Amino acid sequence: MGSSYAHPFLSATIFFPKSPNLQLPSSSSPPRYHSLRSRFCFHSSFQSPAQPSPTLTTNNYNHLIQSLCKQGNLNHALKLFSHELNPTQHTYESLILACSRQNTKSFALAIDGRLAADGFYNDPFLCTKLINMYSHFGSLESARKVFDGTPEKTIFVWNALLKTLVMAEKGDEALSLFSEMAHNGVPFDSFSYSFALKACLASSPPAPALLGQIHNHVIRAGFVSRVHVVTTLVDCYAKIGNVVSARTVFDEMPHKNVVSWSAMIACYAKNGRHFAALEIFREMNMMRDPEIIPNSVTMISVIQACAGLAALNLGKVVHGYVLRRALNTIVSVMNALISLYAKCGRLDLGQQIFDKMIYIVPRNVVSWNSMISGFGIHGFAKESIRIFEKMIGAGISPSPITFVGLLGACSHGGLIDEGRRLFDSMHKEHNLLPQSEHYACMVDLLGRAGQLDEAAKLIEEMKIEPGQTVWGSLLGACRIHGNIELAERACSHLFALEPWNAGNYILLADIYAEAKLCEEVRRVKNLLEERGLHKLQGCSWIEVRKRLYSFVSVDELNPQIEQVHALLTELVKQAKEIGYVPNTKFVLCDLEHEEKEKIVMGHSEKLALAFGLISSEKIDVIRITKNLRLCEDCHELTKIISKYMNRKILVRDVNRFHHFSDGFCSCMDYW
DNA sequence: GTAGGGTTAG
Repeated sequence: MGSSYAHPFLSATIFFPKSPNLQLPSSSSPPRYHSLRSRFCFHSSFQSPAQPSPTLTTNNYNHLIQSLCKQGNLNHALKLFSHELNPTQHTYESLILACSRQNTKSFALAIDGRLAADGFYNDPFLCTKLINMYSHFGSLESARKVFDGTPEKTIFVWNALLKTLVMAEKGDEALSLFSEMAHNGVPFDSFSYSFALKACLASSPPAPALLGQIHNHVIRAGFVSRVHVVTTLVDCYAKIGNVVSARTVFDEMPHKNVVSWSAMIACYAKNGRHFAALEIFREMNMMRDPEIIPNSVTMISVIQACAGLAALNLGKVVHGYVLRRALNTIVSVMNALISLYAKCGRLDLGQQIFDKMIYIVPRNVVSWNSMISGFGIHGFAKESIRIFEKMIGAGISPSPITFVGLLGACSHGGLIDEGRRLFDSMHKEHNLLPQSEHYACMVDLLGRAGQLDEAAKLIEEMKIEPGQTVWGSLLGACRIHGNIELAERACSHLFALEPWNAGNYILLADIYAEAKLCEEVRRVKNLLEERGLHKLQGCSWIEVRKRLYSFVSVDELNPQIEQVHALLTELVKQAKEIGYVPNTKFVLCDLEHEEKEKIVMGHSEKLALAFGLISSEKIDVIRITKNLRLCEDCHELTKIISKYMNRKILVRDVNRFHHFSDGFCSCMDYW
C-alpha cells in the first residue's frame, strides 16, 4: 500500500479496480433503501472526501473501508462510508468492530442509524455485533433497542443481550430475559446457560437457590460435559461461598482443563481455604498431563494462598517457579507477588519487585495499590502517602481501591487529619465518589481515635446506604472505647444485614463483659446459640524451617507442646516479676480469676510465640500469623518478651502487622 | 459469530 496510508482518499480510486471483493450484494442479502434519508450523515467535522464522485452509481469503497478499519483508521473509513451506496455485511461488521476497539460511541450511533435505515436489522448477524458493541460501551438501552428491532432473533441475538445484562450487573433483568427465552421456546445453548448462571450472582439479592435450579437445568439439558459451562458452575458456587458444591461439581467433571483447575484453586484461595488451594494445586501437577500446565492465572491464586498463610518460604519457592516459567512478564503476577511479600512481613522484597519490574513489564494502578496497602498494613502510613504522591506524579489515576489502602494506612498509623484530607480529595481532586468501603475506613479512622460521635455523624450524613463494613467498623471502635450505646445501635443494623456473622455477637458480648454486664453477656450468647452460630476459634501459626506449625488454644497434638507450656509458664513468671499483670477483662464473666488467667495463658498466639522461641535461632525474626485480632494481653506479653529475650517478633493479625522489638510495638498500642 | 479461571481492599 505504501504511501496510500497517508492519503486514503486519493488512493481510493487507485485501489478500487484492484480490489478482489467488489461483488454487489447477493440476492439473499437484506433489502437496501437508497433514499436520501438513508444516506449517512455524520458529525459536521466529517467533510466529504477530497474527490468524491457524486455521479458514480457503482460506487464501491467496501474493500477499502474494511482495510482502513483493520488499520484503525476509523475516521477515514467513515468518510468513505458516507459515500458508499451499497455497504456489505462485511463492511458493517468491520466498522462496528473498529468502533468497539476505539471506544467511539458517537460513531457507533451513526453507523447504527444508517444500518437501521438500510434495512440491515433483518440481518441477525449484524444485530448481534451491534448488541455486543453497545454492551462494550455499557449502553444498555441502545442494546435493548437493537434487540427489539431484530425481527429474526437467533440464539446469538438472545445470548448477546443476556451477556450485555450480565456484564452490566443487571442480574434480575438477565434472569427475566432467560425466563422469556424459555417461555418463547428458544432452545438454550451452552452459552445461554453460562450467562444465566452468572446472572444469579448479579441479581439482588444474589440468588443461590436459583443457581441450584439452573444447575439442574444444565444437567437435564446434558451440558454437564461441557467444560465451559461446568467451569462457570464451579466459579459461581465459589463466589457464593459454597465450596462444597464447587468441589462436587469439579470432581464430577468428565474433562478438566487448566481453566477448571484454576477455578477450583481460586475457589479455595478466595474462601480462605489456603491449605486446600495448595493441596489441589499439588494434585493438578501430579496429573503430569502435558495439556494441564499452570499459567499466570493459576499462579496468582497459588500466590494468594501463600499470602493468606503468610508462608514466606513457600512463597519464595512459588516465586522461583514464576521466574522459571517466565511468568514475571505478566503484570498481575508481579502485583500478586508484591502483595505476597508485604503480607509475609517482607516489605523490602515487595519493594524490590516493585522497583525492578519496570525493566520487564510496565506497572499498573494495581502495582501501586499493592505497595500502598503493603505499607498500610505495616502501619507505615507516611510511606503509603509518599508512594501515593509518587503515583500521582507518574500520571497514574488512583482507583477506589487506592483510597481503601490509603485510608486504612492512615487509620493504622493514626494520621487522622491526613485521612480526612485524603477522603475529601477523592471527589474534589480525583473525581471518585466515596463508596461504603471508604466510609467504613473513615469510621474506623475516627472511631479508633476515640472520635465516636463524629464517626456516627459521618454515617448519618452518608448519601448511600451504609453497608455492613461501615457498621462493623463502628462496632470495632465501640469495643476499643467501651461505648455500649453506639455498639447496640451498630448491632441492630449488623444483626439484620449479616445475621450469620458470629463475630458481631462476640464483639458485643466482649463489650458487655468489659462493663461487667453479665446478664447481657448471657443474652447475646443465647442469641448466638439459638442461631446455631459458633465463635471462630483462634488459631496462630508459625513457619519454621519451611514447615508451618499451627496452634489453637487447647492443643495436645503438637509433639513439643509440653516444652511449649513449660517455657510459657517460666516466661510469664519472669514477666510478672517485672510488673506484667495478665489482662482478663474480655474473658466472659462467671469465672474465678485463676480460671480467667488460665484461658488467657492458653491463647494460640502465646503458644506459637513460645514455640518460635524454642525452635528458632537467636538472630531469626519470629514471624507469627493469627486468624483473629491480636488479644491485648498477648500484645502486652509479647512486648515484654521482645525486651526480656532480646528478640524481634513480627505478628500479623487479621488487620495488620505488629513489629515487636525492645519492649515496644510498631502499632504504638493503637490497633 | 458468543463463552470459563486471575492481581490491589474489606
